[in-house]
Amino acid sequence: MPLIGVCEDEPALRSVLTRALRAMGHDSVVTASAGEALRAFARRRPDVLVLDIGLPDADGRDLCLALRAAGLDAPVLFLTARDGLHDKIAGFEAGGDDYLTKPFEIAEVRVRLDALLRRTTQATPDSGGVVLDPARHALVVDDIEVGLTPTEFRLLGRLMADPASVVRRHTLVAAAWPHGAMVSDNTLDSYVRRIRKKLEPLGLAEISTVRGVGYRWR
Amino acid sequence: MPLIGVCEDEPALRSVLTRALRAMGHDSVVTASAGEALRAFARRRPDVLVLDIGLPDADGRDLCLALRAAGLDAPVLFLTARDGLHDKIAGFEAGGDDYLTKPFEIAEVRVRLDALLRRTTQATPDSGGVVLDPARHALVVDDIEVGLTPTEFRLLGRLMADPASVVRRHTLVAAAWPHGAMVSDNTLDSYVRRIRKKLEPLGLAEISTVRGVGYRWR
DNA sequence: CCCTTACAGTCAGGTTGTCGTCAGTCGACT
DNA sequence: AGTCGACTGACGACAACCTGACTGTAAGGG
Repeated sequence: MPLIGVCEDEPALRSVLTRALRAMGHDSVVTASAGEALRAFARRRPDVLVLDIGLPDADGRDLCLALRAAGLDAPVLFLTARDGLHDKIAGFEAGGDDYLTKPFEIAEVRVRLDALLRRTTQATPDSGGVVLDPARHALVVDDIEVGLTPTEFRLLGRLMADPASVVRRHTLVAAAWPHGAMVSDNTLDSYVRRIRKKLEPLGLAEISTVRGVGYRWR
Repeated sequence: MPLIGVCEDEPALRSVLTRALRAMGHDSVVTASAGEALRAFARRRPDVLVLDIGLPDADGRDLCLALRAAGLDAPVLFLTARDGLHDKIAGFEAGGDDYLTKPFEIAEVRVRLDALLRRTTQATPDSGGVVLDPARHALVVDDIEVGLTPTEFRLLGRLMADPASVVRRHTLVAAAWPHGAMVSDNTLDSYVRRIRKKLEPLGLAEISTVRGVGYRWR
C-alpha cells in the first residue's frame, strides 16, 4: 500500500532496492536521475523517498529541496558513499530524515524505512467523513469503525483509490486477488455485497454498479 | 520550546548531552535509569527521547516499549556501543526511530534530533491506569501488579505501543523474539493466550484478534 | 546431589471466521 | 418478451485461531 520513491543511478543497487521493496510488500517508483525523479514523483506522490546523493544530473540534496519546494513532504532517506560528518550534516540540513552510508545491509534499509513509514502513515488522523485505515484494517466513519477481512480490505482499497471513477471488474479482481488466483466471476459480486452490507447500517450506499463495466466509489 | 527526554547511565556522556541540548536551545529531562525515566517522562512529556540501550535496571528497548505502552508517542533515538546489524534491527523493531552507535559526534546527534523534531506531532491519548513497568517487568493496573515473563513483556509492549491499531503477526514475532529466532507459528498464539489469561482476573480483555492479520490492543 | 519452580517452545485436537462457489431470483436493456 | 448481467442467501471446505497439556532447559533451594 505505501509507495516508496527511489532515485539511484547505479543499476545494480537500483535493482537490489527494487526487489527488496517488493519483498517488503511496498509499491515503488524507481528512477535513475533527478530530472526523472521530479517528474515521476509529481505524478505518483510517494510516502517515503530513498535518494542517492551522487546523481548524474544533480546533487541528491538539491533534489530533496526541489521536491520539498514542489510540495512533497514525504520523509527522505539519503544513501551515499560519503561518510564525513559534514556530509551527514548537510544531508539533514537539506531536509533529510535519515542518512545511510555505503556499503550498507539491505536489512538496515528495510528497518529504517519502516521507522519512517510508521510516522507518516499514521499521520492521517482525520480527513473527516470516511477513511480506509490500514493501521486498523477497517473503514472509519466518524469514529465508528467497520472491521474488514483481508480480501474485503484489498477490494475496497482499490475501489476507493479512484473515487468517482469506474473501476473495471477485472481490475478489481486483480487487486483483491493477487498472485493471479483464479476466482469465479461471481465471487466479486459476493464480496461487493458483503461490503455493502457492512456499510448499510451506517447509512452508506457509496458503491454503485455500472452494468457491464464495473463498480465505482463516491 | 521542545522538550528532550534523555536516559543515559554513563555520567560523562550524560553531562555532554545535557550541555549540548542546552546549547541547541532545547529544554531537557535527564535521567540515569529506566525507573527514573518512566516517572519523569510521565510528568513532563518529552517531544523526543534519547535512550541508551545498556541501562543498569533494564534494557533500553524495553524502556521504549514501556513508554510507548504508557501512551508516549515521541520519536526515539537509541544510543549504544553495540553496532551489530541484529542489534540495530532489534532497536527499530522495538519502536525506535533512529539508532546511533558509540562513539559518535555530538554534532550528528544534534542534526538527527532536529530531523526527528521536525516531524513530531502532538496529541497523545493517555492509556488510563494501565502501565508497563520495565524495571519490574510487570503490568501495573491501579496498584495491582501482574508479573510478566521477558517474552510476554516484549510481546505486550509491542502491542500496547500502537494502541487501537492492528499489529501484524510477523511484526509481533520480530519484536518478541529478537535475534531472528525462528519460532513456530503457533507459539505466538500461545503467548497471546497466556497474557490474556493474566489480564482476565483484572477484568481486562483488551487484546482482540484480527483474523488473518494480527492482534490489537485497546 | 536431587527436587522444585519457572519459563520457553511445541503439539494435537477442537472451534470458528473467511473464502470461494452455487443455484435461484431480480432487473435492465434490447 | 427474452436475454444477460448483477443480486442474494446459503453452504462446504479450509485455514486461522484457541485451548490445555506436554517436554526440555536453566536457575535456585534444601
